[in-house]
Amino acid sequence: MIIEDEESIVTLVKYNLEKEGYKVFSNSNGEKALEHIKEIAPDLILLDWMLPNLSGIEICKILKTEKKHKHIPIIMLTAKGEEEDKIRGLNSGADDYITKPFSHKELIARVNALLRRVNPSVSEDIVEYEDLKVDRIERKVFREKKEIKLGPTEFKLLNFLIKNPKRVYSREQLLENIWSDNINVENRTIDVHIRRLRQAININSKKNYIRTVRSAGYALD
Amino acid sequence: MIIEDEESIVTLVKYNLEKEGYKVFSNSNGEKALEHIKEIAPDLILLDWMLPNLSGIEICKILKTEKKHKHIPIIMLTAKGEEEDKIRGLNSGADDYITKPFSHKELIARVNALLRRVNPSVSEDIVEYEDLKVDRIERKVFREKKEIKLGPTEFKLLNFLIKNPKRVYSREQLLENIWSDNINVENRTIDVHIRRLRQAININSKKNYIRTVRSAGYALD
DNA sequence: TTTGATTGTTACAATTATGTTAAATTTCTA
DNA sequence: TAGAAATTTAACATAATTGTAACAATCAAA
Repeated sequence: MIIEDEESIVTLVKYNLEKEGYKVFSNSNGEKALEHIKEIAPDLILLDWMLPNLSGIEICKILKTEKKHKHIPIIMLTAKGEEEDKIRGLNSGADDYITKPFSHKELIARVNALLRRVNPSVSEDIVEYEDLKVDRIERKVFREKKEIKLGPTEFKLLNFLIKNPKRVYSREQLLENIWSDNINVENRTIDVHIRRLRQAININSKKNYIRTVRSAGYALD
Repeated sequence: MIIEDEESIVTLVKYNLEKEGYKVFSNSNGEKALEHIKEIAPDLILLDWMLPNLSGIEICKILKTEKKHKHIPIIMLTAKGEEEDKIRGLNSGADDYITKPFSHKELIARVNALLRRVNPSVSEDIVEYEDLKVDRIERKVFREKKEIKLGPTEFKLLNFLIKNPKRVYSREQLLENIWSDNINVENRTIDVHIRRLRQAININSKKNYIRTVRSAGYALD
């Protein structure tokens, strides 16, 4: 992952399932950045202290009060190197604090460290949940060590759900994360793919794994 | 949360359970604003000093004398910067006092600070009360570590009540917060859902948890 | 081009949830 | 304690949500 423009003031990093890599967005206006954050829910935010309209500290505080965004890791970037400033920054909810000037290498190292800590299974090549195994390198899925053939969409679905087992995702969230480009897809379509995935997983087995949460969505469970 | 129109004179901020975010309403007439406040019982009010029909100070005083609304935090916005005015404003019951011109970011910071103080558990993913546990991420409810199956409405009900244990909510408040869209629902319907929730919770257990307050409403207790 | 796999959509069936009613019960008050 | 008011409860019809199968369109590989 390369952060192209070191000058950009707010940088959002978001994993894209389809491309299987991180995408980077930049924004130099505090207020707009906050909107953008709420819109895309990035996996990580690099935040300058000084910003037009809304300071980094303020954005940080606002995000940390909101359930939907409080978990997003934030790295504060700033020229302020005073001990006191660091404490203020971290107290406002930032996960890390880097003072300028910093080396590009160090920044990337810290970004990767945070991403790994926050979402370990995103970056893992092989993820297992009970007797299910997803191998992202070989693009294969196993149940009880036997391979299961999945179509691309079913693979993405399972791959997504297994990142946070037990967590319930709404159909909207699944659309955003798995279809991303072409959002004009019916809700029912998701159900159909869930069904296909279930069918494929349940080879002469009892456990369903995919829980339907009525009026909410689906979860791997 | 973004307050779009800084010119609007009374701004009501209300948390919406279904959308899981704050909604903002505006009103430029004092009298109408008061009605609206009583109708929706917002979580926070931004109040201008000067208003047609009914001044901000008057609204503030009225609300603070009413049991049902006295807990709502109020921020007074005004051009009057005199020490004396500030004291008058705060004495009339306002929780905070901001003089124009003020920065948008300061306003947002203060709003969020108040909301956090007043409604701290809104944003928590997992809430517990005695041997009850509500997990909003997995959308599961537990009693004594055993899972309890709830329908969507029962889940919302419990989820709402557990945010402020022991606080009594009227049927009207429950309607507003849980049914929100379609308010044309009989009061008796709430009772029925309360019953279903009780039934689900009381798996071979003694404690009821849901207290009926005659001619007032229900509370988790 | 043909073949087969994959995809999104629709219609309908199955399931689950919801709101209403009315009767039974409890609680309050005179 | 009788009667009124409020709440609980069960039953039921209706509504909403989800599951399923069949189909047509698209795409990729042979």
